[in-house]
Amino acid sequence: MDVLNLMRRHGIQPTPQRLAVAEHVLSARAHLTADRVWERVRRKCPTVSRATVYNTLNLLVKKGLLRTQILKEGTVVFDSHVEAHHHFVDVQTGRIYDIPWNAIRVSGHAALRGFDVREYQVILRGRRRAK
Amino acid sequence: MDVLNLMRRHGIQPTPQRLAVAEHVLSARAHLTADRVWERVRRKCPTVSRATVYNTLNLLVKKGLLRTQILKEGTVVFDSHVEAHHHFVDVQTGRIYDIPWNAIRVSGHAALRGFDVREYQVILRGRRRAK
DNA sequence: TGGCGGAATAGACTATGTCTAAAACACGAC
DNA sequence: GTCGTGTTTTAGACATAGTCTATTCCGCCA
Repeated sequence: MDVLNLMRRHGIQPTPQRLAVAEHVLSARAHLTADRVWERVRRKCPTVSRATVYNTLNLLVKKGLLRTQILKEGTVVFDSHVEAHHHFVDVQTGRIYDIPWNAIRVSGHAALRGFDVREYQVILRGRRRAK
Repeated sequence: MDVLNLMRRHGIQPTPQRLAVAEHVLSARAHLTADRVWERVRRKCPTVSRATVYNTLNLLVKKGLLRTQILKEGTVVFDSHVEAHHHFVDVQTGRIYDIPWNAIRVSGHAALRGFDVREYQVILRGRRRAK
């Protein structure tokens, strides 16, 4: 995937630091926290500052390349899967799994009086099974 | 409601501090953060320490009188409504509303291969209407 | 070469939450 | 009553997440 062009097409001025962050976070299949991204990007590019990582992640969110999800205590995680979907959280490991939108059906949300629902998702918690 | 007996029945040694915390958080219809509880309890009982409020809230959770919910960035909120239900978050005000379990139906979660789902809820985001 | 504007940097700052060591307290044995 | 043991409370240190600010850096254009 050509992250450089992806960035340009979304109106993001590419810089080496931004590219390093974007490449890491967009290719990660896990749901990373900002500091975890910083940790990893620094391995390739040890001079990158924490502020730049935070700024870049927030920029990627604003430009629609990334979404934030509130699934863990105390921290936001970044999800490169930007289309609507659900989440499963393993209560032991903390690991987060994407659940395809069509795997679960929700009904009744449209009939709620007094609430203008713009988006929703199901959050499931439990244990991942061997298979 | 007799919070004192409620605590005793749940195996919590009552103390003045614990009682003050429990009375506040159990009667609140809003979803409070720990520091918000501290703030309020201190108005009645100015010597209570932050650690005690945190300890008490965690104890109430452990004993099943309270639940934590992960709905806002950066902080946990405490919910005195311990039975299963869903949540609506107003994206402007940040206010959280409980949605009764029966108002929304979810299907398909039992058929997920490889996931042992212990609990789930729907999180809705949007705007509360005047109504 | 000089200047301009955006980006990156270090570090300060705030907030949430946990932990630790010491003091306070409750309660039973004597 | 006094002592000793347990548990609770307390203040403050610590850890982590996240934002902000002031300065430096860098690319680009005249």
